Amino acid sequence: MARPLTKKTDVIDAALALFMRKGIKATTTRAIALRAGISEGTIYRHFHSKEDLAESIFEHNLDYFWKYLKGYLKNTKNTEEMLQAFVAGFFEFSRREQRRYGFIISAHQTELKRHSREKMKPKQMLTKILRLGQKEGIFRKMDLSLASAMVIGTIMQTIFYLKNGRIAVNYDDVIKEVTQTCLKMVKK
Amino acid sequence: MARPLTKKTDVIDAALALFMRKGIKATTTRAIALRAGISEGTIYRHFHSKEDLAESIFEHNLDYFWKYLKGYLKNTKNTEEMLQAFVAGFFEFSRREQRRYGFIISAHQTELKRHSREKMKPKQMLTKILRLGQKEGIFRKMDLSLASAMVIGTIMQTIFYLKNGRIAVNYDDVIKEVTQTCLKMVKK
Amino acid sequence: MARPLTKKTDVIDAALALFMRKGIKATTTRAIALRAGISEGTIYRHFHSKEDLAESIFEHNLDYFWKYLKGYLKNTKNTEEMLQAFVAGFFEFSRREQRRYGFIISAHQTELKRHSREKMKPKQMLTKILRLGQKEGIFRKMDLSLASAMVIGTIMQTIFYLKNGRIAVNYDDVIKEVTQTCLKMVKK
Amino acid sequence: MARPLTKKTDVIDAALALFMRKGIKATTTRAIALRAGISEGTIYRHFHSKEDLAESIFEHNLDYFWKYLKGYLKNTKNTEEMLQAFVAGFFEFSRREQRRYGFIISAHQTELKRHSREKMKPKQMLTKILRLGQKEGIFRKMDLSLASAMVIGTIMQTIFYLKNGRIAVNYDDVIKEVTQTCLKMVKK
DNA sequence: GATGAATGAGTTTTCATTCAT
DNA sequence: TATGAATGAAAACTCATTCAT
Repeated sequence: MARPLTKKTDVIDAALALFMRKGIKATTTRAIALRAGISEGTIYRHFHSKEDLAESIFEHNLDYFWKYLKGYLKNTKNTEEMLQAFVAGFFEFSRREQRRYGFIISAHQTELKRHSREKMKPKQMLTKILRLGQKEGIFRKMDLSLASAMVIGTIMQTIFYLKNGRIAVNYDDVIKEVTQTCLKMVKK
Repeated sequence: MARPLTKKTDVIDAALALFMRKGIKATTTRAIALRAGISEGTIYRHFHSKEDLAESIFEHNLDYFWKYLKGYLKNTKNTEEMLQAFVAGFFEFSRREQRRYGFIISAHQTELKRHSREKMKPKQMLTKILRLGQKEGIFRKMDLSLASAMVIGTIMQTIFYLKNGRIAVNYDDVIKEVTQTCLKMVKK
Repeated sequence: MARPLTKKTDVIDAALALFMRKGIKATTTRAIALRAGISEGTIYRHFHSKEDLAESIFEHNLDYFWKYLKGYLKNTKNTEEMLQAFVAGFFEFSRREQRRYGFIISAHQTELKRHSREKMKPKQMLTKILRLGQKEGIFRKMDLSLASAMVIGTIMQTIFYLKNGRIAVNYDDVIKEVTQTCLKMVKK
Repeated sequence: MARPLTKKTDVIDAALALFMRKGIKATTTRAIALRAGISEGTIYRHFHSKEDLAESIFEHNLDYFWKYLKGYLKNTKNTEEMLQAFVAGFFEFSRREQRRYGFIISAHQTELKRHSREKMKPKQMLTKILRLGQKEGIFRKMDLSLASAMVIGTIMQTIFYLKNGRIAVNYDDVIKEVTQTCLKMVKK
């Protein structure tokens, strides 16, 4: 990738780091400019407003996350493996891309305008997997959105506590355990 | 309880409602005063700062939540029933005390200073239940904090989607389903 | 003196201490009440306003200072001794009544309304002494207010530096030295 | 010097005028902005806080004062002349740069944080002169800081009364008289 | 006399956004 | 494109004073 001609990426990188750590509201444009090594005015050359910047970053990262998960699912042979890969991918992403993950979660839960939240792509992906499993008869019948919510909740909360150092288990064991639990939740 | 002599409760009530709806950062002292029907200065007679007010409200509500759950567990006869009651209590609280619940969750996840977040009493309650079940041999052996995280996550995420209208299932059925799922997660 | 029935003296004592340390403007009624162990409202039972309190304290202390100096001059036998006693009294007062002295000086120089500052009684006392000395022919002819200003300035500035620990001489030596110097300034 | 690109000097000029007239505490940022013809926010682009602004102005003016005095001492031929020039310079500065002088004095005496008050350059200059005179044997032996304090006090107090219209002598005569008196104070 | 909660006008400070360069 | 000083509206917070108890 060639050296970008504009400073747009600098803005995005800096904003992501700060949004994630302190939230959107609590992050000032001044802080973003400072961290990006640019001037405040430059932000407005690339984005209409701070809100716009945040939304843009959110969508970009959600997309990135989604592609990351897709990569994880590529080589799976059956639905159960898909679910396992989904869980593993979720955890891996949260670990490797801490800033992106942190931002997605916090923005999703409180800070963004409703319309941006609608398309929680990874959740849709999970829903598909579960639907497939139900069709195949290996997952038990239950409302798909409910099931997705429960699985995602299990994963996310675990990550949350893991991050806050409140779970004293080795990382790989945690993934294994959560994966098994999620399977138990949805299988017959 | 007699009519209070100060307007402290007015401040707290107004702040809770606003914090919950828009978050702490996005709620202004002006809005709080307006809603409470008092002057801004009055807020500062009772609390050092907005942050102080938020923390105070958080702790009070967490405590309230905890007592609410304790009430639910009172008449349980065995560990399994305790877990069921815990789940049901969680859901009931989130429905009956929407504002309190919403505020607790959002404050816990992003807005409060670390030290206030540490003491998540309901989670400790769940941990106790799980430990008991493991001793009795009805729950399978697994790290307690991990198990708690997963169960709480399952519950909270479901509530989150339920609130956003993305789960098209009847409320009671959801509770039943989630309860069953949680049992599945931890039982042998 | 019997135990006073009101808390007026408590207010005065507390206010004096605070005014002197931080200035009138920077002292809040809240701080005064706190230090006096009374409520803010009580201040207004005894004084019209904070300004009124300050002025009242100023005048009271100035008077006190003046009487203190008069006591020092009582047993002097001639004009030169009077001047010596004046210098010594000034120093003694600043040492024994640090809070009173400090407040008088700072209020006099910046914080009070003009009209309160007019009557700088100790300076008038000095003027009298100098006039006497000139009549007797032992002090040289010079404008009286100018001479008073210089003598008072010499004394006050010395005290100021003494207080700030910037003069490394023994206290009694300082008084002796300043006394001599003041005599040199005005004598023929 | 070219027209400055920022309004920093406008802020400083306005603040100096107001600080001097009413003191730091009693001067509002609103008043500063109004007088400077800028918005309040602009003040904070250039200074961290009002206190910071005041300290900055204090140091700048003290430096200015010091350079002014140095200019006065340039063409002196001996120590006695130096002392005369010091006195004359002090008076001249207080008359020509009334605002600066007034601000330096009041800030020095009560309003600034201790650390800013420590470095009273002009007094150090005087101390040097006195030390020189003692070495040469024309000034009598006495503690240097004490001697400086007395001389500075004599000068400052005279200026203070002069300003308040309480000395009815012609300005030049006052300087002459004070100069002579100061010499008397320190000479053998 | 004494209280202290409440006031409200005022203070300092913040910050997203604009605009001349 | 990029800058960064300037803006101004709004934020958090302060405090002398009042008043019902």
